[in-house]
Formats: sequence, structure tokens, C-alpha cells
Amino acid sequence: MKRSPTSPEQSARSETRKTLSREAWIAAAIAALEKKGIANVKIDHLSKQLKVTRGSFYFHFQNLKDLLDSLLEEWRRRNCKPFEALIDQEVIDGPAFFDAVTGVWIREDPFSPRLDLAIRDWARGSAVIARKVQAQDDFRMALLVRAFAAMSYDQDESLIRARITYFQQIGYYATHFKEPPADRKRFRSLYTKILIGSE
Amino acid sequence: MKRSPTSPEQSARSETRKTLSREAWIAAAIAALEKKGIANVKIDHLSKQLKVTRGSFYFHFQNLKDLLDSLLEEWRRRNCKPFEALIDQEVIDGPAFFDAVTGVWIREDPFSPRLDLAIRDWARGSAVIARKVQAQDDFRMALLVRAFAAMSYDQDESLIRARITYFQQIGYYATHFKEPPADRKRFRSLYTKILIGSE
DNA sequence: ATCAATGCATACAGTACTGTATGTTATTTT
DNA sequence: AAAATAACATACAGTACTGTATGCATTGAT
Repeated sequence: MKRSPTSPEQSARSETRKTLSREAWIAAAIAALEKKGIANVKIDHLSKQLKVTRGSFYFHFQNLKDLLDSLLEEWRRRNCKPFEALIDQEVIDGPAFFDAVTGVWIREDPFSPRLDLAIRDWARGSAVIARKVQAQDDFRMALLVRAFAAMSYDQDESLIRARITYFQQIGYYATHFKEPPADRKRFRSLYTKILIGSE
Repeated sequence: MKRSPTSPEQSARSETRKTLSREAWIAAAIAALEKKGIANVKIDHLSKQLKVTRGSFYFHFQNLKDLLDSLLEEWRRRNCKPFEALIDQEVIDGPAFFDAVTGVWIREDPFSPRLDLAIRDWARGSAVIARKVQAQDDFRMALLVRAFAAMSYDQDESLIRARITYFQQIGYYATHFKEPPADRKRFRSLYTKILIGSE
């Protein structure tokens, strides 16, 4: 019989020791996922990077799937929860709610664009993941629809403006587009003017 | 010494025979790439799917890299050339040029959204590929800038409208968004109205 | 009819990775 | 001090994949 993995308190205590925690493995795996994609999240690679043997891995995790499941949880925590936290707000000020939604992306904390992309790629090969990603896409877009509806756009235009805003954001990440912060600031009002509509 | 691979004429002739051509391998590989990603384009998989052994593969290709290079060429042929063909046109009618650019996406022939996505994912792990994809992104966006400039938008707004249009299109593919053709038709004018600007 | 090339099959060597079983050491717990 | 446990290391079995070397049947050219 296998021993159960490290409990939270033990992990906390282990910070004083110089041994690895389950969280350290997950952090390394997230980095690998963002950089190399799900197909290259390998126990071999991670253990070399962490300067331990695979024996350590199989102490903290049952198997590879156990780790991958944890990666999906990280995605939910960092990339889904921040949006879901907005659902309770009553939307009276449209532009403010728009800023609240897009702010999750702009802050990039805890939201990670690269993680979002990597999960999206993972979804290609897994129907289970694909369903979860699609549900999250729908959810985020629904938030934007509410924002535009509060700006008294009709139903159709609220929907399409929400889609354009959302797709535009995903595409921005997907292309790994980079621009100098100066430009980013300079163009910001122009972006919102076009997306929200001239005023 | 290895024999040189099949020449184009010989491949053409081989269609009358029931043997595989280099092109058949590439077609199968493209399908695998679109469906499973670059990490799952495996000689083993393809040969099983094509009902031959790997011996056949190594007749038509020097090695795996040889095949992967061909996949990139396919991407250029199907997804890059159609845009590059537009560069010679003089842009007098802005909206018409906008339609010409977006038409490449909408027709989806020979342009393949899934192929574009798969290559984009491949780029994550390969700096060489990443540079080519980024160059293509810049090129497509430059076309759109010309379209908006011809609508007499100033330089900044032409740039940002081009970005929004392009990112929106990439995001649309990245989310695998699907809607009934009826909706698509119904919303089409609304999309262009917002992207091009009200009139 | 022969001969070279085509198109594939078979067999083997080697790498990369997963998972399991078991051994080892340092640290707590009692 | 002895026992238990945490956190690894080591060794092995097995799978999946690449690449190479060679063999064999079919076809087209002479």
C-alpha cells in the first residue's frame, strides 16, 4: 500500500527543510506546460530540472495523470476563478464592468495568458478538457454581454461586441503579440473606443 | 547510398497504381497535425493509418524532419500565399480590400484555420517556426492596415482597427467557436459594421 | 527476357519515457 | 533508544518511437 501524499501542513513545514513539496513539482510543471506544451510535461524532464530522481515524483504523485489533474486545477484557480468572482456583481455601470472583466487579463495576476493558451492546446487532444475550456469561454463572453447590455446596446449588438472583444483578447495572446509599454498606453483609449463604440 | 525520393511526375503516375505517394503521406500528416498537434505526428501512427509499415515512410522521406519540413511548406502554400497574393493590388476601395483579406479566412479554401492553429502551437517549441509565424502575422496585419487607411482612417486608428480585426479572427479560430450558419449570416453585417466603423 | 528502379516489408539497435518494487537516510514521534 | 515515517535513490520491466540495414516483389525500360 502506498503512503498518502504530503498534507498541506507538512508541505509548509518542509519549507524549512530543503526537500521538495508537491507544490514545487506543480510549479515546475506549470512552467514546462506554458513553455513547451502538455506533450512535453515529462516526469523525466521535471526531475532533472529539480535535481532529484523520479523516485521523488512518485512519492508526491500517484502517476503522471495525477500531476496533470493538478495542472488543470491551477488553471481553474488562476484563470477561471477571477472571472467567476465577477458574476455576483450587479451591473449598473457598463463601462466599469467592461473594465472589471478586461482588467483580469490586463493585470495578468493571477491570470496567465500562456497557461490559458497551453490549456487550449491541451484541449485539442482531449474532449474532457475541450468541454471545460469551451464552458469557460462561454462564461467569459457572457460577462462581456452583460457589460454591453448595460451600455444599452440591443441584444444582438451586445452579443457581437462581446464576441469581438473576447476573440480579440484570445487572438492577442495566441499571436504572442508584444509592443512597447509606451505604445500600449498610447493606444489603450483607442482600443476601448472602438470596442465599446464611439462616444 | 539512399535512392532519391519520388519525383512529381512519378507521383502523378503512381496514382494509377495503388501505391502511396509522398503527397499521400503529407496529407495524412496534415490531418494528424490539425487533429492531434505536432507532438503526435508520428511515423508509427501514420503508417498504421495508411496500412503500410514504416519502411514505406523511409522510402519517401529521409527522416521525420523531412516530413515536418513539408508540413511547413503546406502551411505556406495554403495559409500564407493567399494573403501574399493580395500585396500587388492597388488599394483604392478600402471596404473591398477589407473583404478581399477577410475573404481568405471565410472561404477556408485553401486556407485552413486548424492548420494555422497547429502551426502556431508548433511555434511554441521552435524559435525558427515562431519567427515565420510572427512574420506572417505582421504581413496579414499590414494588409488590413492598408484597407483601413484607404477608408481614410488616420495612421493610429488604421493600425488598431487592423489589430482588432486580426486578433479577433485568430481568437475566433483559437476558441473553435461554432455557430449555426443562419446566425453567421445574420450577424455578418453587424461584425463588419463594428470592425470597419459605423456608417 | 533482363535489369534497374520503385515501393514496400522485416528485423534490429537504440533512445526516451512510464511505472513499480525495493533500498536508504534523515527526521520525528513515543 | 526504538519505531515510524518522510523524502528520496536505485534498479528493473515494459512500451513507444526513431532510424538503419537489408530483403523481396512488382513494374517500366531496353
